[in-house]
Formats: sequence, structure tokens, C-alpha cells
Amino acid sequence: MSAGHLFDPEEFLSTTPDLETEVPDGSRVVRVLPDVSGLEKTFDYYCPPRWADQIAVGSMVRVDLHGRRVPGWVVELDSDPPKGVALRPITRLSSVGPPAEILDLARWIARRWSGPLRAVLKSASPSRAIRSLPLERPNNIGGKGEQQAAGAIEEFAAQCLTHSGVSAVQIAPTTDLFPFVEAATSLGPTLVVAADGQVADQLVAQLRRRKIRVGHHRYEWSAGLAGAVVVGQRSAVLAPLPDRPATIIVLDSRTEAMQEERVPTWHAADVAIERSRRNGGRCLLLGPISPLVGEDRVDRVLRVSRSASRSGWPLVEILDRRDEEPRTASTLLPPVLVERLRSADGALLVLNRKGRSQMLACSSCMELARTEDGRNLMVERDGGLESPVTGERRPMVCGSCASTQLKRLRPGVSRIAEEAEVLVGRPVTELSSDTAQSDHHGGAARVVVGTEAALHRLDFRPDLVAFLDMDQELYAPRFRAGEQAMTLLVRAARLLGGRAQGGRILALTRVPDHPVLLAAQLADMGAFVDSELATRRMVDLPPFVAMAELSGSDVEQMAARLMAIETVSVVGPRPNGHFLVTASNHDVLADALSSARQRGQKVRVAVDPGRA
DNA sequence: CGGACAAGCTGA
DNA sequence: CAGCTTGTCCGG
Repeated sequence: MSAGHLFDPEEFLSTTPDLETEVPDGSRVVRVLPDVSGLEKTFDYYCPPRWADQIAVGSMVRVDLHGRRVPGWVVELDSDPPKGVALRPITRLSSVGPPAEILDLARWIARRWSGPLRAVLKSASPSRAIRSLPLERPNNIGGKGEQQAAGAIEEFAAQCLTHSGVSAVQIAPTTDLFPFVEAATSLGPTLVVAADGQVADQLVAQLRRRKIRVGHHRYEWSAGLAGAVVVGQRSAVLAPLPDRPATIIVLDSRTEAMQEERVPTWHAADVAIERSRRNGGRCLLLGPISPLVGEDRVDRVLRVSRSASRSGWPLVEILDRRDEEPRTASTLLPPVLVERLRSADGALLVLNRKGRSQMLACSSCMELARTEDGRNLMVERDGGLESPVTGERRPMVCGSCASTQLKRLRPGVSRIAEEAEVLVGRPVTELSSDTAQSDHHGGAARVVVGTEAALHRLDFRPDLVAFLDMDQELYAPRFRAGEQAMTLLVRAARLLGGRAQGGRILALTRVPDHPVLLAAQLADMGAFVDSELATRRMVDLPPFVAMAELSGSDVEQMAARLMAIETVSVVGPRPNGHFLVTASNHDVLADALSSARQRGQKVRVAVDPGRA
């Protein structure tokens, strides 16, 4: 302690051992997890009498820690205070926080995905302070809304909800989701997790129209406790609900948006399954390929009828590029496609080739355009070369021979747009994650070229979606490549609408009998899902094993420690420098990861990596 | 995380 | 050995 501090009376008092005796009568001891990154430890404080009857497990508080005033969560009430430590008071009761049930679930998440509890509690907490919890009022379900004639989907939805436990429900891309949600609301507390914000907003509006009380999790954190149906995105799976069996519906459980991108990388579908098991209610994983999630923990798989599935998919045409004449075989725009584009009202061409597409090489010496140190590729930007990684810039000049003639190695989105415009004879717009939608030419008939991102950002309904290089998706070097290719097809199907809309998907491929393409063409996911699962079971991939990806500067160190542990296997370093760790189940994996981790070590641990 | 303090390095 | 950087530890 510095000399100056010795005379600071406050500091002096707080470090005096007998301060404990000054804890006022009527106070409660609370154990607090501070919201300080890099700190996974709890500390005891006392809650002064004026808050003693409001404070609860999960409450959000502020405390003095090591000279700083930091936010935190109460994780235990009336705990035994440690001996010989002077307790300080919490300085503020800031907000109601996640209830005890959610705190327990958050602990499970933190262990299952080997990450800090703090991060999970953040996702589970209200974004703005909440003073008090609402009282539950009954929801007027099955009320005044005009009763719709029960069609096939309504019947199927009702049938799905008769089961308790976890059901994976396979539907078509354009199947109406509302009947499932509506049917659930009459059974008790209901929580709907949508992958897509638009879907969530739409469901909220639909439920309101039916006079069913609903809260959007993002704006009304405690809506569930007030007796309303809760609708939201990923973090809504952690929304508080009344303490009795609930129905949790996860829409499109198999999309990336369902997984938290920061550590711990929890997946909303797996969390929904666990929450549902603890709560004794039911859980519906709803989507075109939903059974691929947490397959090992699903009680049953239900499928819409063949006819509903067929009418919920657009036509899928597979264009076998092996049949083409050698002359056109190397172009990305074969004559058949050009023909289709001429007659389409609105078309989207998808080429998932952005990063690599912009790879530039010198025309004379073939040297790649790279940064000064040669470690990073440079791309064309604002008339010069720029590294997207380091930001380094220079004019369009070859680093090796100073030639100004650079050429693209593989055509990317921009190049295709130019080519298509010439061949099709219509204006063609480019749409990627960094171009604005307003770049569109006006007018009804449009042709847009874009990366995968365009599937999410198109603002008109096309009648043709063509995948220019389907094989790149099907054979991407990740074990989920097939599944991810299928989610692209599903997304395209949603843009086009069902069979009755008359749109079509065109897949350009040299593997026309790939299970993913055949399944989409037949609108039958069953065979694809079964074969995918069979493969994964055979070669020991998730969900049949537990996997984590390690990255970061100290990754080698941690990998070495893991290699000494017999219950896990370690692969790497892979080309990106990452390691993969595999164990027979998540318990074993979590144990191994925690014993191999050392404090201060910079390693990112992503359990259930999406891109591995 | 961020402060405290100890150990290690440098230069006169 | 002061003055600085780097590393390690700790918090109620």
C-alpha cells in the first residue's frame, strides 16, 4: 500500500478485519459474480436491509471490487460468508435478472460449451433495467379470432403437439409456421425462438391479430412472466417463463443464426432441448432439416405429408454440366442458363465466391497480389490494391515485377455481373454483403448476381434462383458442407415460394446425383437426413461425438496438453492454424478442456464449431 | 479486467 | 541503483 493510502479513512476502514461486525442487522449475505471479463470468480457481499426483501438469485447489482465499481449478478443467497474477510455492501440493486431456473440453465450452458457463465448471463439478462416483475394474467387463448377451417397443416400441427418431450418436425421451406405456434399457445406457457428477425416480427403481428397476448423478447423481457406468449430470436430461449411445463418451439433450428458466435458458442436448439427436459414440457424443433440438430436427444421425428412437402418446395432443376460441349464447359454462364435468364421476370444468380474471387495475379509474371510481407492477399478497392486484413494499400501494381496489368484468377460476382449483362442483354445488378440494395436498377424485371448474402437481402420475389457453382457448396471442406448447401437451397425456396408460385431453383453441378440435390428435387429430406446422419455416425462426427475447435495465439500449448489426455483426440494444426478436439460426449470433452486450459492462456474454445 | 507489486533489464 | 518494462497475481 502506498503511503498516501494509509491516511485515506475509507480505505483504512474497509481493510480493517473487524469490519464484519458492522454489517447491519437484517442484511443478507449474497454471492456475486462480477461482470468483468477474464474473471470467473464469485465474491460475497452483504445486501443492506432496504433491499433484502427484493433481492433474489439472478438479481443484477453493482459492487465495489478491488477499487472499482462493477456490475454483477447474485448467484447465491444467504451463503456462508468466508472467514476473516470484511464484507462490503452491494452499492446498488440495479435490476431484476434471470430467475434461478435460468441461472441453472446458464450454468449448464457454460459447462456444455466450455465458456464463461458471465457471457451467458448477459444474454439471459434484460437489456434495460427492470424494477419489478409483472403479475401473471391469463392469456385469452382460443378467443374471438375468426376460427379457421382446420386444414391439413392445422391437423398436423395439433398432432405434433400431442407428444411431450422433444420432437423434431420436418416441414417444407414454405410451410406456414403459424398453425404450430397458435396450437401451442392454448396448451400453456409458450416460447417461440425464430432464427430470423422478420419471422419473429411477423409471428408477433399474427398473434396480435388473433388477440393473443404476446411479447417480443427483445422489447419485453418479462412478457412470459406476465402470461404472454414469448417470441424472439436466439436469446429468447433464455426468457423467463411461469414455473410450469411450457412449450418451446424452435423455428429453423438448423441455421447459423441459432448459434452464438461468441464463446460460449451455445446453440439455441440444444438449449431448448435441455430447458424443455428440465421443465417437463415439450419442445418442437421445426424446420426443413431440423432433425440434424441434437439428434441424440430427440425423442421422435415427425414429417409433414409427402404432398405438403412437395407443394412447399419450388421446382428444383439440376443442370449437369458434364453434358456440355467443351467450348462452354469452363464458363459459369452456360447457354441453357442464359436462355432461362432472358425469359425470367426476376432472377438471382448465386456465386459464393467472394473472398477468393477477387484474387488478383500479375498478367506477366503470375505473381499473386500480396501485402509487403507476403502474408496476406490484396484485392481491388477504390482503384488500388488493399488488404482486407491489414488495410495496407498500394496502387494496382505487381509487387514483384511492377507491371500494372493484373487479372482476376477466378471470376467473382462482379465479373459474372458484367458477363451476364452482355450475354443476357438486360441490366444485371451486383448484390453482396457490402453493396447497398439501392444500387438496383428500378423496374420490375431484374437480374441480380450475388453471394450467399444476397439470399437474405433480396427485396423482390424472383422466379429463378440459380446456383452457379453448386459443387463448391457441396464439397466445401467442412463436415457440415452438405447440410449448409441444403440450407442455401431452403433459403432459395423461401424466396421463390412453393410449387404453386411457379418459380424454380437451378443448380449447376457436375455431381447431379448428390443426395442433397436429389433430396431437394424430390422435396424429400428424409433420405438426405438419414444418409447424413449415417455418415456422421460412421466416421465419428457430431452429433455422435462432441467436438471443439481451438484457435488463438497459445493454441499449440493447449493442444499439447490435450494430446496427453486419453479420452480426447486432437487433430491439427489445420491449414488455418486451428485444432479440433473430439471426445465421445460433451461431459468428457468439457472435463478435458477445463483441465487443459491454463489461466492467461490465449485460446478460443468453440464447442460445436459451425465451420469445422 | 485493471491495479499492485515483484522481478528483470538498462544505462550512467 | 533509479527508472523503466514485463509478468504474475488478486479481488469479498
